[in-house]
Amino acid sequence: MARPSRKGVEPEGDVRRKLLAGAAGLFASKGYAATTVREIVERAGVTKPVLYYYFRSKEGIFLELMREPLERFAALLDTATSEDGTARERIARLCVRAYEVFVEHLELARVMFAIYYGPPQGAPFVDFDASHIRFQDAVLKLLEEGIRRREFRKGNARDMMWAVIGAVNVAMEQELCRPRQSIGRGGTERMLGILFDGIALGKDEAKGRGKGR
Amino acid sequence: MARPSRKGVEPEGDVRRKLLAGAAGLFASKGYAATTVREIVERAGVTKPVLYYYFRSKEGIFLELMREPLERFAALLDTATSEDGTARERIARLCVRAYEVFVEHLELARVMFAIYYGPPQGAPFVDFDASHIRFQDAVLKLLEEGIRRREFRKGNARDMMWAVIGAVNVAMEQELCRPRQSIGRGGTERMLGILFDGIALGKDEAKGRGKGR
DNA sequence: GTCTATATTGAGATAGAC
DNA sequence: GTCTATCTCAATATAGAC
Repeated sequence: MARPSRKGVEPEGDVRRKLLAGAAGLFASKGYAATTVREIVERAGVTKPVLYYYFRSKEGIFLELMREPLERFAALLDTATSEDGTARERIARLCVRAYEVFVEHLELARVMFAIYYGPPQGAPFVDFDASHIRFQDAVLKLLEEGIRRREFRKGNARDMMWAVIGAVNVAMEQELCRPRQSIGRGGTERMLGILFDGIALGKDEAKGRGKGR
Repeated sequence: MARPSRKGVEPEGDVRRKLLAGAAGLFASKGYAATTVREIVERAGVTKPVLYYYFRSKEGIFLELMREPLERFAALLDTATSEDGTARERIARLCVRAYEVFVEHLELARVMFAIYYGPPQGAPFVDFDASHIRFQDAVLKLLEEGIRRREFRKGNARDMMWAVIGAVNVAMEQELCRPRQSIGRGGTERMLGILFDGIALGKDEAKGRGKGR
């Protein structure tokens, strides 16, 4: 006879993971407020009390979802400052890694973007701003070092930082809106190359210098 | 005696405008799904049937809100191609105008960004993608013209376009997230200057050329 | 841990008087 | 055009059996 108090014979923690995965997909495709607990549990093949058992509330499962990607991003920034190479290389490396973490967590990234740039949708507070500012600071530091090392011209490092952040963001946003025409890792690197080298043709350089571009 | 069937003595169309303004603020601060009809009508100082009388539904008032900004943006793009100046000037002019239209409609812009980059939140479909692609095309055309005119180096015009769009977007996004530290019109222009000129210090130009920066 | 059944609240929308 | 009163439905969350 089958054991009585087991039904789905789920491996350990599998229900929990299914709930998280389903919630991520739903939050990403409909938004936090428009997603109902009923949909989440249906997608996981369980009933409502199971969700409340594992996560206490709809807010609870949301917060649990945000945790891991934010931790990975923070870890990324921690390593960014302690590496070698030219400023160009280090900036490109940091940006490409941020882009890749983003792509790996595309669904949750969509939820985060929507809440960070847009209205919170009734979702519980998460300090996305802190992460973003840490990212900005990391890029700014690398740019300032590049200027000190005479790898970059003197100039407003903040403006440079915004242009760099803009390049990374646009690659991420394209991934969200038109993944079939993704800018990709390569495109991100080429954009950064443009920032470093410029696109203007100086009067004195009509023929030469067409190096990386 | 006072006229019987008038209460608030509202000027013509004032109730309608109040409903639109209130809805814009609420959609921007809470999101479409998380905003209730009750809140909208309370903010306008009327009751629910009034909203349904003017806009037929919650979706109706949303669509009405989206209309004007999208039309203004479309008009902007129409004029962008038929102007004179260098490619640099024309690109900067287009981008700065787009940025300014964005800032003028900051609340609605927030709602649009959230829905375009994120989940639709249960809001009715609006083709934001079409507008964005028209913007990309306008920038791309101007860049290609700049290359033909030897104002810019030969190179991948699409990559340049993304970098330009990224600069505009990051200015807009900063306006959404930290308006007190806005990049502003000036910052947007300086970012574009960086794209045009680059930030790298070539081996041959250690002393000269520090022009616009 | 997972279920059925239900409490409770508030949503979007409308009828019908004025 | 604007109100009061109400319909209908679905939401989050929980009680209590197994």
